Amino acid sequence: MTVTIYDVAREAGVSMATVSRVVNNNPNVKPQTRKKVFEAIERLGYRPNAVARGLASKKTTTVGVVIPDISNAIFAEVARGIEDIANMYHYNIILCNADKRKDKEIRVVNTLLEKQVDGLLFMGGTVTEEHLQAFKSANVPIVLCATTDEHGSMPSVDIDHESAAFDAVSALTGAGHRRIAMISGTLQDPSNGYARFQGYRRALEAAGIPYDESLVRVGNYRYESGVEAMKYFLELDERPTAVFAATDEMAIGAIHYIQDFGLRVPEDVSVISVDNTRMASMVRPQLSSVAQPMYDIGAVSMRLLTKLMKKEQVDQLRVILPHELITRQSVAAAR
Amino acid sequence: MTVTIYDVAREAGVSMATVSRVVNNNPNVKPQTRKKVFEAIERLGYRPNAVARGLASKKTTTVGVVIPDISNAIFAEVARGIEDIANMYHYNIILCNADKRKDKEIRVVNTLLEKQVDGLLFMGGTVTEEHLQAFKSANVPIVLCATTDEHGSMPSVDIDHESAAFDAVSALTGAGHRRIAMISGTLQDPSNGYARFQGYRRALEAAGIPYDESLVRVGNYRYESGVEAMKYFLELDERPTAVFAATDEMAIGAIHYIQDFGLRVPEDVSVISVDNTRMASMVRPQLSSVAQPMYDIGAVSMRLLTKLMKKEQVDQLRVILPHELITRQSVAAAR
DNA sequence: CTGTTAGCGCATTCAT
DNA sequence: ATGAATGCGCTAACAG
Repeated sequence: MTVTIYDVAREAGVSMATVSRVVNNNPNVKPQTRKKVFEAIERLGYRPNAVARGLASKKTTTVGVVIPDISNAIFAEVARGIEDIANMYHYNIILCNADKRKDKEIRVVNTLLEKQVDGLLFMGGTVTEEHLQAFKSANVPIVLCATTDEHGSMPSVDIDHESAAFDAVSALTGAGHRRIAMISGTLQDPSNGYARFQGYRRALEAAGIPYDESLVRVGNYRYESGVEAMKYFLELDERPTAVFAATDEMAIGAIHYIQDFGLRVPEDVSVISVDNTRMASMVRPQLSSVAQPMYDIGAVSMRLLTKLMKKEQVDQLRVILPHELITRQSVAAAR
Repeated sequence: MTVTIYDVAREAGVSMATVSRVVNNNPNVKPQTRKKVFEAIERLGYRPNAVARGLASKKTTTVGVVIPDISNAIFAEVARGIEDIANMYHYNIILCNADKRKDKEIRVVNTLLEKQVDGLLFMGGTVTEEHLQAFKSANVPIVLCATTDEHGSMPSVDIDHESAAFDAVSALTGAGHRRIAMISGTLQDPSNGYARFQGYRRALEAAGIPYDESLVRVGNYRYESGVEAMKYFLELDERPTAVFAATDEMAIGAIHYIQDFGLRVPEDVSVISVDNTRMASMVRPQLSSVAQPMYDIGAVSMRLLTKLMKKEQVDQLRVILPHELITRQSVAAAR
């Protein structure tokens, strides 16, 4: 049924070793025999079996990617960066959603390892001791992507979420705001959640503004939770004059609630966030936001992984990509 | 270095066949020996090699997915549907972006086939004769996902784009609009482009409205092209009173340009589109849009593929999922 | 219920 | 530059 390297060898009148050589572009083949082999391949419609090759060579040219949720625009962007670079180096990607759930994360890491991936890109929630355990049992390189572990024992590429939040809030304090609310993500989340909250607190502190916990609401990153939080803030006796949201979606929810409430953005309330997704410029007023190079995070981490897989020298095992404040129209000076 | 099934067999004092049996949950093993084997596995830290298994069994429990662009929210949603169902049936996904470019599409189909995937989900642009050729050379099932071929020779799951556009435009004619513009996608694209354009024309016709080609602009699906098109329409001597956009993003661009121009939506100009992405309810006014069940398209196509891979009986080789008009605030009666 | 024996399709020595 | 032989780690008859 299926045509194998052996069939090709017979058809071309050579040995399977020779066929293997031409298929793998080994230069040690006379052009003439190479031609013969190619013709036989053509005639028979031979297609190399990558699984057999993988078993024999112990290389599959595929890497595993564990991702929280591919339907989330942020991660999808990272994934695209990964795949583009992977493609460039002739790797394929096995993609697994793990929803930031530890059990699922560890499970997929193991099945990926069983599939003999040549390397692993891990994008997830908190990296726990158990994760490290699973990683250690791998004999292929693993790099953390858009996550970091506390110990700093793993290769990783990420941005500095704390500092990104700091910059966003500083834009607010810099504009003279003193009563600044935050719509946070869950504090259990180390990157989107806790780190951004910390950046908020540090920026407040740097501006000499006391922390007021009644000015912080925890959302779930989504639009609706942005409007909910804003609703709460606007009912406060002393309303905030500015709001920092941990994600664009929540910021947009906040903007819309402010507007529906009869107030104006940014004249009455300034809004800023971090993510700078496409949506940021698709709202009115356009949203100021800290841009995170998600595509690049994917691309750089995949590039790093290729180096590790090829055992090349790498100078930077832990890379932090720069973020950038994109100023649009949602922030005004405090009155 | 690596511990194999043979090592486990020796450690447990059984044959490799027995180890294979317990690993594969074959019931024909005495509970006692099963226990012994599990202990040996534990002690040695044995991890089954899926590549070797794949070679021996001719099944890899992985399916290939070719997708236009994972960073596009629409496709990412489909991908999530695919992965969820795949997971449920213990398949993994190899994901390849092909940007709707024929050469790339055919190339990845071939490498996926080389990797011995058990099945293939194809999401792309036009399915040409060359595609069919490549598909035919596969000896695994393939289903088209969010695409169809003209001949109808392939299993597929999709929505009826023409009818979706028809419904959207009919909502406009139903509201009394006669001067209805369209912001189309490229007409070369069979689903998002041409089919939606055809639906527009048919709805016009059904309402007895003559087709006016000056009322159609071709965009690139993105926000900016929506504002560009709207700019053109509002400069017309006789402005449209309603606009149908082929995607939410273009619709939102149109809405914003209308508002920036000093007109109101929907009072002055009604806007409707198809896609119903999350963004539709994240604009003001909220956008009426025809919902396409992207997640379901992914889920159903993967489910169909599993049936095909298991050679189960399937009653419907070509399924069309229903769409639904979601009425929000962007359409008003014509004055 | 368990063990023996062949491959699966290919890369890779080692010769020649 | 080419061929012969071996084994990668596992499943799948088959035998018992």
